[in-house]
Amino acid sequence: MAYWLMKSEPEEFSISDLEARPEQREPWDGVRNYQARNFMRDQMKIGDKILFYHSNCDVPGIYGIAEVASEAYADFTAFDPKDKHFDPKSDPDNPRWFLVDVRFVRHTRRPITLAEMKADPALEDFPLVRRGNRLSILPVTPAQWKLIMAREKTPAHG
DNA sequence: GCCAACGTTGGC
DNA sequence: GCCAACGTTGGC
Repeated sequence: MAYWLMKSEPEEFSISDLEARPEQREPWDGVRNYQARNFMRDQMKIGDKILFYHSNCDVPGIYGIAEVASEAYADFTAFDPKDKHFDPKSDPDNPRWFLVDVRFVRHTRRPITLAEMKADPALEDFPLVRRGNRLSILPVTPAQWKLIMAREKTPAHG
């Protein structure tokens, strides 16, 4: 089983929104970056665990845990001219963009903030904390997963 | 194939 | 709101 981090702007779609969905499950649509697409299409397996990261908000950080709930399939929002993620270069016979469904697992006990992850020397190789990183889906090593999960059990302060 | 222009991401 | 970093586009 592999581990991932997936970013979402909470005003668009938060961990609480995922929790509130029917069957607590949602297609992770709108990814328009090849590297992120390739992770979903080529590497994600049902049951893989996901750190649900809130970006572009007051306190960026990890707010929940989710899991991969489907194999990859074509991102249907690319086919709909009215959708904000419409891409005329993707067509149903030869889709350019793919997605997986994700399922809610739980909220974290507290947010694991970007600031505290940046301050942790053990996480210095975690791509999330590296400057200029914009990738919305990142692989997480088992060691990194463990460190972050351990962090959740200690009080926030740094 | 190069690279400048442009749009987007996302922390601050 | 600002702006650095980065990916994509398109002219040549």
